[in-house]
Amino acid sequence: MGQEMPEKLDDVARLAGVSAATVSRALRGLPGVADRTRTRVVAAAAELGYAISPAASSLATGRTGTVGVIVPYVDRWYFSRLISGVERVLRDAGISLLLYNLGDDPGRGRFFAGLPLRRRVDAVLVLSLPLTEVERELLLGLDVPLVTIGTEEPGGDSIGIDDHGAAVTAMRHLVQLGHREIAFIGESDPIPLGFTTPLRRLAAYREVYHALCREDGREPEAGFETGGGFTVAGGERAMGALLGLPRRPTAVFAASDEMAFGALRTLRRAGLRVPEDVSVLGFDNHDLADLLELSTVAQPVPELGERAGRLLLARLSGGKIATSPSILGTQLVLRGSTAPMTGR
Amino acid sequence: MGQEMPEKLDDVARLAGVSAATVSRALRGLPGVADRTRTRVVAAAAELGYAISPAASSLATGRTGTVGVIVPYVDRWYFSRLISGVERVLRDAGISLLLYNLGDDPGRGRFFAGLPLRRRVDAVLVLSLPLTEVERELLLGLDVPLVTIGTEEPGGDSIGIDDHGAAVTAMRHLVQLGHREIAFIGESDPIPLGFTTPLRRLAAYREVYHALCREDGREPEAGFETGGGFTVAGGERAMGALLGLPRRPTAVFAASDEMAFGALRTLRRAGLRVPEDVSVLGFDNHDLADLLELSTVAQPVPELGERAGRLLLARLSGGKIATSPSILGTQLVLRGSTAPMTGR
DNA sequence: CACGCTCTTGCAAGCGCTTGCATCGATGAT
DNA sequence: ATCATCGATGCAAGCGCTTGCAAGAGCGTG
Repeated sequence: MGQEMPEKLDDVARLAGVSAATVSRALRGLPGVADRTRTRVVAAAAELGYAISPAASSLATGRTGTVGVIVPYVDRWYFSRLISGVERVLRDAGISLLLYNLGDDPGRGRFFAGLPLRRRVDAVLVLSLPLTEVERELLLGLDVPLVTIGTEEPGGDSIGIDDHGAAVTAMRHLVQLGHREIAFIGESDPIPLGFTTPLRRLAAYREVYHALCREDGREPEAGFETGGGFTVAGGERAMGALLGLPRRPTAVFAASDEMAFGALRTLRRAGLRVPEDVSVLGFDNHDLADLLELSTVAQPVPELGERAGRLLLARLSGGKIATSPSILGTQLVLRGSTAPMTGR
Repeated sequence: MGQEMPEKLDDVARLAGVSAATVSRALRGLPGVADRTRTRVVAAAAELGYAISPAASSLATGRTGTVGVIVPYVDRWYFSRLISGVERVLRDAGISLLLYNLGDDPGRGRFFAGLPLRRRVDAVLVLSLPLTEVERELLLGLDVPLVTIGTEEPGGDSIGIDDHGAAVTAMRHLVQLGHREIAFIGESDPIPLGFTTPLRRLAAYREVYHALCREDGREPEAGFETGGGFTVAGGERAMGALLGLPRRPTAVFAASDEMAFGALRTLRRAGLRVPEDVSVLGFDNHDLADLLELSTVAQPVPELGERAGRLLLARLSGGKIATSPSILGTQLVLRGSTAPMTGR
């Protein structure tokens, strides 16, 4: 009871009456082991409750059976879902997941300086975290496969959605409802290097909105592009700013549901009705979007994670298949927060 | 540029003109190294960009610099916050976090059978995951410190809140508002072994509600105890069931905000106003509780995580200080979802 | 019956770091 | 000047597993 030393390969070997080398091969399913022998070894291992020492194995092979996952936030809906998806496929494949939560943490510098993943992981997955040039180089210097979700890093595979297309579809929806004064809540400046997602959604917004203005022969309202930092509080503030504008939007497109939630709240507090007075459209299809009747662009978050996980596995098994960036589909989900423009 | 072999201890030793042993000691800040030598070694290491091989170090010392964190869900608010808190303090301490997301996953059995953390971690943290007897034994068999949040496992340290006290406070609030027909939304049966949290909140509910009934000289309504599985959808259903009761509650206490959200939604759909027709009280102080004007019991989730992280660190540095379970405080946060009973 | 194959198995040299013990000066005491 | 001491270093034996290579066994063939 208690301090019993864990069994080692040799113990199994002795019990099975073979050499350690054979045990190693037998247990890993390598060829070149007679069936009878393998059976005996497996039985012996089971009897002793033998479990390999990852450290020793890793030292000998150079592989760790672990991948590092770097995220900006674990506690935001989008990321936690992503992680959940990734984790599932990795665990199924018997590989462990080392989590690093960077965010706007001051520890980020220290992380990249120390690079605790070095020699600790067989691959790295970066979730929608914009990397600086240096950071990317450091990661690539790890000399293991790199895959990213939501950002495209030269040197790594990436998975994502068609942000631009989805955002255009969203905007078109508002336009079809008759809205022409459409505002946008996205990332606050400065947009971190490489953070393509907010940029693309913004570009799409601008494209559609500016076209609208051109048709109507008027100038786009610059104040319509606001930043909400992808948080509820940020969305709240952004909406506040929009309400302060001389020219008020009749519809708002938020680049994330969380920001849309914030906007809803500001609107409610201001005594404005949604969607009668202003339509609000989000992006994500957050769990609570349904609850709040928020129309939004649904993106298949868990699938993104699973897909990334599978890609990772493929890379681990040496697959050097140059995959072009994987793009998953999105879908406009209409609920109660968007409605046709009412006569002013 | 590419395939350069990572440097090893020997390389540093050569550059610094000392032995590998000295480098090892110098770099780890062990005593018995002359200051001048240490400086030289550190410089050499820096120049070569040397980074220790965790595998080798781990093989030699038996320590891994990693802790395993086991959670039932990563993508639920409470857990993601917890993880975030834990991760921060661990990363600050330079130790890595191996994440295992079990949930009601069928892979759970496989996880405990294979026990991928074995020999991979220096400690294990279990987040509000009720363990079966066997599972707990397996974890304890890992022979590393075990700490838990939200559940008390014999053999491990635990951190949590006073669920019973907090729930009683919540219930009292409803009572003070004049409510006497109070329903509860909690865990659905069967409550997993060891999952004390829902049990305690239920017990508190029952205690207060039954006392009320006794005062009024009537039987408690058994149908008032519903299960919502701690999800929005579950809460929705539970509220639906409550509305179907002949005797309808005037207030509902949900053991989690997510379930309360679901309840809100069912109420809204049923055309009932909150809080005029029914008061709703949650538990957690979810990020969106504010947005939804939900009165709730706030628990310091990130602090719980940080606290657990620190406890873990203490245990890792050999601290055998028998800490009694750490209990953090909670606070009733009143918003718009609870109001005095209106005449029926 | 000898020879050459193929299939199993074992040997032993690592993988890169840690650590108990021995060594070697330098320093202080006698 | 001599010897005990103590701090700074180096030696070398692991830690537990993997793997190239060699050796042995069993077989079919000429």
